Amino acid sequence: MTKTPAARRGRPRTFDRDAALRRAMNVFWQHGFDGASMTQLVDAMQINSPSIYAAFGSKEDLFREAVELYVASDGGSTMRALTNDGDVRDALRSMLAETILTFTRHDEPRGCLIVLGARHLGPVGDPVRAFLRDQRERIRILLAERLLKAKQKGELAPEADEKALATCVMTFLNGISIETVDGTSQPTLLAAAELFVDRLLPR
Amino acid sequence: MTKTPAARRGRPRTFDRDAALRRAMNVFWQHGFDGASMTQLVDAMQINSPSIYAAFGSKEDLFREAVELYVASDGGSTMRALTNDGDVRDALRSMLAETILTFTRHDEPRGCLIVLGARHLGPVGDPVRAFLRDQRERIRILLAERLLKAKQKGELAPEADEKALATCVMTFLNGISIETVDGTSQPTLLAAAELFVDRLLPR
DNA sequence: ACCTATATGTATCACCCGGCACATATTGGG
DNA sequence: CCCAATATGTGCCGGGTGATACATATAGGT
Repeated sequence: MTKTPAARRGRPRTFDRDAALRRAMNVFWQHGFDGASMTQLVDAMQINSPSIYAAFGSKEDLFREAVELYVASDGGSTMRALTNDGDVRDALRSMLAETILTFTRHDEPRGCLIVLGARHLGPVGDPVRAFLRDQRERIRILLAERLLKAKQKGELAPEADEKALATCVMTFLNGISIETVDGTSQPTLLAAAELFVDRLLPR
Repeated sequence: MTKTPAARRGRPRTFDRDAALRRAMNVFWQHGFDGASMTQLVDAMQINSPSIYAAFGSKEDLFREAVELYVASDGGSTMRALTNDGDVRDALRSMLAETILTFTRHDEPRGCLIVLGARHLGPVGDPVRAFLRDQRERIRILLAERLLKAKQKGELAPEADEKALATCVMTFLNGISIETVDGTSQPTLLAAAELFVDRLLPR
């Protein structure tokens, strides 16, 4: 069951699929799913639209792949910072710092593809909307688990409500996306994040 | 210079302009600026599109009026709660509570028209985008002023950094919009908000 | 009564959207 | 060499977008 090269027949593709996907990710990150037009994608990816459909399926499929790439690269640093086993405060601090750094690294795109990627959402059952909400839910669960573990290790007061704390941090996290889109400076946000953690989890 | 009724000539309009605007506000609140189509607006306002353009100018003008109405009604409760002169903690608590109540009052729309209304933004100089950011900036300024006043009254430690506190609260506030859109329950958010304020401003 | 001014409804504009049909080009397998 | 398979580029589809032209209806001013 190893992945054999499979001896592909037919004309080989003349563009770099990974590079094209990365360019698509940046377009989606900057404009959101609905805001990114096929014309913009065609321009950025430097492929004609039939090649996009042949290689990725549809605009929605392309978006899903772009989100996966985002989680595996830029966007994933938020969650990755959570998995370090040091003091919770350090973990949270580094998570927030990492998030802010990632979201303010370029002029555009800023903020979080996952948080902002489906705004002006379709119907309530919209698959893109549900998909992104699930992504966010994963982060919330990770967060709650991490806080529970900290409580069991005695890093938090035994009466601490890790569920409320998780929502609190989640909310702050979501708010950061809006802040960065608005252009709030990196130092300002870092100071606010430090303050937030210091107060929320007093030693 | 009083506002005379001005003896209008011509056929009088047969619909209630204020009621139509309110319906438009709800459409924008629910779908955002770009997400709200003229077809949806025509259906909700129960006017044909030429009447909309005659009465309001353009889709963008209509949106601006809708935001003004929003600030004067539903959305304004956030800012209004800030102006009470009691203890800061009470003020912040009531502001957050009021915000959450407003944003979760209906099944739809949820969240903040101002925070979410311009997602999948146009070019950087987009007037709609700038307009909404200015609205948010007004809230931030009000918040910083309120915190400074509290410090001067001795309600906060003299070394408190009201600018960082303001950003902190602003961020949390922005995050609430995303949370509510995601369907987080009202009690969960209220608990998180209470915790947030208790910790951020310890007595 | 007639003119002017405003409102309304129909029908439509030019444009852009996501997506695809089709012919052509380029590869490996036999 | 020819066939099957895949990739590419041109051109276009039906549908939805924001916005309007035009004819008609209804009011006040004189």
